[in-house]
Amino acid sequence: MASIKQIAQDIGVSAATVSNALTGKGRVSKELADRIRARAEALGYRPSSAARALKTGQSGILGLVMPDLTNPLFPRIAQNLSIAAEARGLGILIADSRGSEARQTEALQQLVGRGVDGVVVVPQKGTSPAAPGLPMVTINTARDPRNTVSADHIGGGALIGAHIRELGHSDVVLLGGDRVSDVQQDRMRGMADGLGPSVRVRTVWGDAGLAALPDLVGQGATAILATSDLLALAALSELARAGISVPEHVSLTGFDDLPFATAMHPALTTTAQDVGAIAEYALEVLTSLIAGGLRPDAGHAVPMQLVPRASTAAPR
Amino acid sequence: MASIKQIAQDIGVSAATVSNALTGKGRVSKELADRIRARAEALGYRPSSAARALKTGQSGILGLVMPDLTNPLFPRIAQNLSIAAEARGLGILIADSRGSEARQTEALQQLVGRGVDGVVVVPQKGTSPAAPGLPMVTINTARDPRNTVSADHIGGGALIGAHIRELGHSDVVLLGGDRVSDVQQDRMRGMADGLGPSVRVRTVWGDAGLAALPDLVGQGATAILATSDLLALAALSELARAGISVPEHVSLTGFDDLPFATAMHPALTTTAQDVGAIAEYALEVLTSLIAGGLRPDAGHAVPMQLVPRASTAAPR
DNA sequence: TGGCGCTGATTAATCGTTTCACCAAAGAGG
DNA sequence: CCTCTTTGGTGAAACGATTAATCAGCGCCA
Repeated sequence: MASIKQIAQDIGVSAATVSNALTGKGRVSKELADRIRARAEALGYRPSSAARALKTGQSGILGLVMPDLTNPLFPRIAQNLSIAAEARGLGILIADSRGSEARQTEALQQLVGRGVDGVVVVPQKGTSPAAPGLPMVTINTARDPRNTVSADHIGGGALIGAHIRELGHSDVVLLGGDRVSDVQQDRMRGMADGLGPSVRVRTVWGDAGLAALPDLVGQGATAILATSDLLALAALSELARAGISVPEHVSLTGFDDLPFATAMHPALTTTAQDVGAIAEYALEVLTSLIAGGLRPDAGHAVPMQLVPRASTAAPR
Repeated sequence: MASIKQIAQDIGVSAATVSNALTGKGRVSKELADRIRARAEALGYRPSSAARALKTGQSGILGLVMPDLTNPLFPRIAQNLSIAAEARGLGILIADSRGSEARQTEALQQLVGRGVDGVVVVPQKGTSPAAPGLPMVTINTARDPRNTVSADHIGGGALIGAHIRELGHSDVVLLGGDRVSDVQQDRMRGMADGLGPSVRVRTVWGDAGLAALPDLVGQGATAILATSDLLALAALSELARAGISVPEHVSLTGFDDLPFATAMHPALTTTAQDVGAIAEYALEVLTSLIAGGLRPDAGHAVPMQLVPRASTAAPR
């Protein structure tokens, strides 16, 4: 309710002086500035973001496009982005792209219409959306040419792979959820790299892969490496149903260290991504882009961390 | 880039007419309106939300304050609110209150500063924040006097309780996570109601309660009713460690039907809340509040639904 | 003493849209 | 032929903040 004009009138100065005093830009005497600030405080003055946005052309708001908020990892990204944004005095407008690629571009358009200064996009599996003339960063994985920053999914896979190799496993199954996902592809590749050439590696996907697990164990596999914690949990259930116990008969790993990873029995060995660092870097690049900076030429990969728990052990 | 002025100049009319034509408010001839719309389309015109917000005093943006985005239920609320908001042409600005109550009021202030038209708040456990002179709805539970709409946690608990009673159980343990949570208190009360007076009910909380489960089963308990799926998963692990199997030795239930409920083994019996309906109602009230309507005097409860799966069975 | 430079503040324009008051032209009615 | 109403449109003032340009004093030095 209280405007800059109100304060100006109360103190008996011009609106410009109030603006200068409050933003510290023009030349205002120390005492007057103090009086103005005091009056502003007393009135509970909040600058109108609309007016400021109109005049300056900057809304101080970033858009965030997420593929599907029900995937438990994305909220963590959202939360960390929101923290990083707040530290810079920015707000975050969310738009859920709800599974469809069409909806994704629509969400982008809508954000543009709302006057956001830039957007952070976590693309739908297998897509690479573009915003026309709007500063934008992408969080995906190394495989995506438009990627700006992401966890080092390949490196994370390699950590898991090496961990399993060092435990002495030599016959391993890689379990993926969705072939279309670039992230999962990279995790797969990383795990294969980490396991090295001396290990027998078989790859299966989706529900069919899940169902095939008991057979594969019967054929000698001693470790199952899933591309996500949720998939690992499903695998654990499937194995339990078949009377196969973890980690006694077979080792099991996941990805992402979701909240339920410690609630499972056995607690799941997995890798954690530093979501905070990813969010921080994403906003770093985005703000520099908004300020007219150049896009860094290559995607930035934030290392993942191995979280060894009870679900992995040496093979019998 | 293209403004209303631009279009006006191109067509050779005044800015006011363009505004009228585009919003359909004033009196403009059909043909002229068409020409204006066509030109606007051609220029890719998007009204400046900042200018509109400044003039009308309405930003078309709602704020959303969430206690902790890492709780898997909240993202679902966020997603459904975002859907409901979009259907009304509104945007959603998120603010994470990150566990602390101080942060919660700060988040609220920040949203006010950004000029949101109203806020949806999911309060921190045990708190009831207020926004000064800002339309606001609260999603919590019946216990909260400020509650606007929520799942019927008591009714949901009653469903679970009745389900267990009908299976023939007569010695039941209720497992809660956090005493401070109004939601969990209501779920507890509902479950006790549903079980009825003829059933022996013992209540335990948190990690200590979790650790006590095997003993309680040893003392004759045949069912464990947790106030959340995550807690149920932890309980399952604890039981498995003690060699107690579900549902053979003891039945187990959760709350909320989170994604991993089906991935567990056995699949978890739980109750689902109709998050879509909650979000829809919340926005219904909020938009009416913004339009100057009156707050409904009582909180609205959306029924929960029982989702029977494999983790519950008749006692042996 | 007249001009220069500095400080501290003011004026006025501007961002893009909405909206109210007003007006010209044209047809209706007497 | 004169007034009254309707239609289709224009003008101009806001909304609240920012900012470049300007200006009034005042001290200082030559």
